[in-house]
Amino acid sequence: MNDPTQSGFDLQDFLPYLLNQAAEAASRGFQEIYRSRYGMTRTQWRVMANLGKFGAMTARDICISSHIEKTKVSRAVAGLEHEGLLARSPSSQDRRAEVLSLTDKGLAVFADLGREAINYDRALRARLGQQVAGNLNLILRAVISETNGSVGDYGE
Amino acid sequence: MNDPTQSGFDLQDFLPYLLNQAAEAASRGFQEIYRSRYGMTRTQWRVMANLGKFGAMTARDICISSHIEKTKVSRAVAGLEHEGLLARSPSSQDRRAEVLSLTDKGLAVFADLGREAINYDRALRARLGQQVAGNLNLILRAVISETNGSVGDYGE
DNA sequence: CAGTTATAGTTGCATATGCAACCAAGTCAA
DNA sequence: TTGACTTGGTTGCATATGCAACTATAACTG
Repeated sequence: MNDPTQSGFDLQDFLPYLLNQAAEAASRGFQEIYRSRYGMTRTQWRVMANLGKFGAMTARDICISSHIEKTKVSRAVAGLEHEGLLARSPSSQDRRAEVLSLTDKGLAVFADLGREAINYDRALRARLGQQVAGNLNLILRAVISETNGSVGDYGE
Repeated sequence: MNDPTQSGFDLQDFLPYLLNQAAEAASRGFQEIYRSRYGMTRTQWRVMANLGKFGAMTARDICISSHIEKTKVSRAVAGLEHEGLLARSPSSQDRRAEVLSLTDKGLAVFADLGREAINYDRALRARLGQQVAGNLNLILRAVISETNGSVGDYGE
């Protein structure tokens, strides 16, 4: 490795950089699926995944559980609603909040993508090998919790 | 964990998602540094890091070594040039190409940020612990190479 | 209760990005 | 040499995002 400036810094060993590259690489293939198949955005997919997993919940709940910024959620919800994949209903507890839930159509899409996601994840982990893949969740959670300075209103 | 749809899919265990969260979290703090201090964008920082590490090189070289898409590099270069951090000179081998290099000002900025980056990385790894941090580079490289379908013109 | 402050969610604006289309120079083969 | 094809790099356009500002409701304090 060259190092004309003698800085001792190497981007290729910089953890934030490596993580970003790995995340990009790992996401690319699956993104292709929800994008080409349903024209969905990453945030939309994540919002769906939350609703599919947890059932009805408010936008705020999604923000907290997934560390997605609230404007992102707001727009993703609008898009999903527009596509008829999600419905809003007023919250009985709080008139500011809206309870979100997947429509039948949304549930069908989630069933399809959830299945694909499981396969995708399985295949990826298989290629990485048991040993590595097994520790990865723990490690990444550690990275996340070690560095999450909790910016913004809630999470993100 | 709830699972009303019985899909068996959990976003919190989905590798692409975890990687993205970890990358986001790990990048946030350092981004704050080059952003507030020099008004630089992530891509600009990476382009600088390449030039700082390898010395003069063409945009194409940067694309290949860092898997950054060429339009991104093009615009980052334009911005850095505008700030006087980088200079272009025609390539003697290929009149299409331009050799990029950091100016004195650019070198100074790189020296500063490189130092910060090393500290940042060290601190982060320290918090993760030797054991984990030691394997992380290898693991992430594995993820990257296992999934990099090499899209686009070169890399990315 | 009135007044302040916090919170759920949306929107405007400025910016970063992806992709396709483009220009100009290089390559290759007949 | 000419013509087809590739490649270094830039640009236009559409979209996704971050941040600050905003609306409406809720919660808290005296």
